[in-house]
Amino acid sequence: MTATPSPLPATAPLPGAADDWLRLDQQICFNLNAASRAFNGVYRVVLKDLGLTYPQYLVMLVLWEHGTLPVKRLGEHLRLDSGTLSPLLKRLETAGLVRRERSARDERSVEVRPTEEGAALRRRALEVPRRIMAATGFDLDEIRDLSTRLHRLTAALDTAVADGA
Amino acid sequence: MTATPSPLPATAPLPGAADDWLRLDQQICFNLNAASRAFNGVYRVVLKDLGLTYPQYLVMLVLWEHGTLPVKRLGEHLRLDSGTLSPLLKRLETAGLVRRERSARDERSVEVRPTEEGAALRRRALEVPRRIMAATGFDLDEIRDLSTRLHRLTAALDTAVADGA
DNA sequence: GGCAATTTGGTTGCGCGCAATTCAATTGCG
DNA sequence: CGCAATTGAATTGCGCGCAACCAAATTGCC
Repeated sequence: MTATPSPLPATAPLPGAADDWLRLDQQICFNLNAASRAFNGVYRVVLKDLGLTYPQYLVMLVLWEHGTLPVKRLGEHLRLDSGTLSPLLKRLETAGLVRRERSARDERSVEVRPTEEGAALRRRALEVPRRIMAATGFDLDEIRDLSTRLHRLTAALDTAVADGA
Repeated sequence: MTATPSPLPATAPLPGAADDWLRLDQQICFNLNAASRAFNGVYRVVLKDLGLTYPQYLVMLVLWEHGTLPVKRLGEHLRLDSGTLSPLLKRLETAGLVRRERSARDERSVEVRPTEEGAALRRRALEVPRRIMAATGFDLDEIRDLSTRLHRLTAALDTAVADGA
């Protein structure tokens, strides 16, 4: 059984005060969550040819842009920690797209670099953004605006968590 | 090791044409993904007292609003399938918040209803939305606007996937 | 009635995402 | 120098999210 493409509308009949809060609350984050998963679904289709998952694609994007990076830096770019990255990078290495080696200068650090094959994959990835954009049906300005708001939102939320609530 | 609260800025030095696309692409969905995870982090903190994860909270929201629902309907509201809901509901049942029983009219269907304890939890959940809103630092209108856009986005993406790309 | 197609949930398998723990290397402080 | 504190990765454990597959009940068509 698969998820229904169009969920029931999030609106409900009774506008009781407390109920309103609980429903609005649902819309705030639920819609964000749903959009994120919907994006994931599109990427799943588009990235299938490349043999990448969406998080793996993000890692390759960063590596294509920066060349070689220690796991730590990669995690800072992607907002991910080693608990997520270590197994993911191991899979990318098994797939032959990436190499990992301990830094000579600092034996704690592990440098991640794209292989020849990984670097070559970049060419085929160039068409991905256009296909994703097409799937959204949004124009560039709207996407940019949304992006900016979401970035602000993430920053605010991270700050709130760091401050303990 | 935990994720760094403030990731490096997603901007990069060289504005080459193709690179631009790949970086913008990253911003579109990456920011959405990051915001979704950041929200999850805030909910994790706020919901700890209630003993709920965020997806479990969403299920309880729907049940509080609608009373009793078959798994199918629950999935339509939440955009989730049985592969996700079955184990989740089993955990909620183990926690004593929910009961599941086969429908008498249609033996295929499983009706999910909140228990006394599950219904009682609603009172304690009433303060959650306010705390989340506070963490975002956004005002109601902005949240509503964002919600609407994201809803449109989700619909467009789901349609695109259904149409095979 | 009888049989195929559909519907509904459940199960399995895999890949994140993240907290918590562990371990080695490095840094810093006396 | 010597030792505690810090840092960087890896590992473990658990809960989604989803595809793929399965079983049972129901519906529909003849």
